[in-house]
Amino acid sequence: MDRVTAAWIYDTLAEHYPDACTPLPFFHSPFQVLILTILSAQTTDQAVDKIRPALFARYPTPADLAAADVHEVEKIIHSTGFYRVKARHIISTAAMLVNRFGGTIPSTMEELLLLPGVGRKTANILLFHALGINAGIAVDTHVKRLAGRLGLTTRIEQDLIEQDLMNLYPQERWGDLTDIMIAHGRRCCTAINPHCGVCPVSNVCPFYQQTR
DNA sequence: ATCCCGAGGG
DNA sequence: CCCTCTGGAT
Repeated sequence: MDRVTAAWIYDTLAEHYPDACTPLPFFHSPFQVLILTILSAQTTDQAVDKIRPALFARYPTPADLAAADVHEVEKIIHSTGFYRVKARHIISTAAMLVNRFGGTIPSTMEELLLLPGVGRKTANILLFHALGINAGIAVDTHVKRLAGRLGLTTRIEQDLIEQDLMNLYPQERWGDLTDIMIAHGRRCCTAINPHCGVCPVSNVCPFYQQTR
C-alpha cells in the first residue's frame, strides 16, 4: 500500500465520519473519561452514555468512587455488560488514583497499565481521548479486519499491523485513525454482510474487487 | 445465533 | 495459549 492511497483513504473516511474522533465529549473530566473508557469494553457508546449521569452524580470524584459499595456500583453500570468485573475494576482504579497518583490520572502507558481494567487497548484510547497523546494505534478486531481488507497490511499479528499502520500515517493522525477505522468497521465494513455498496472507499478496496 | 472500541487469570 | 465474564446490537 502506498502512502498516497493510504492518505486518501484516511481523508475520505474522516469526511464520512465527522463525529468519529470525539466519542467522549470535552466537558468530561479526565477522571470521567478514564472510568467511561474502562466501562466501554465490549459494549456500545449508547449503553455507557445511558449510565453516565447516574454514575457521576453519585461518585463525582475518585475518592467517592474509591469508597463506593460494589453492589451499588454494579446496579448502576449493569447495562454496560461485564458489570461485576467492571464494578471491581473502576472502584480499584479510583482507589489507585487516590493512593498512588494524587487523585489525577497518570499520563504514561506504563502507569495507565497499572490501573485495574486498563489494558493495552484502553490505555491507547485513553492517552488520546483524555490527554491528546498519539501514543499508537489501537488494533482491535475492527481495525484488524478493515486494514486487511483495504490492503493497508498483510500481517496477522496485531503488533505488526499496528507497526504497518504507524509507518503508513504520521503520528498526529494515529488517534484519529483509530477512531475512524473503528467507526467504519462497526458501521459499514462489518464482519458479515459488509455494506460495500455504500462504502466510500470501495473503489480502492482489494476485498471489494475480489468479492464483486 | 453471533459478535463486540478487552482484560485478567489459569 | 485458552477460558471466563455480560448485555446489547444486528
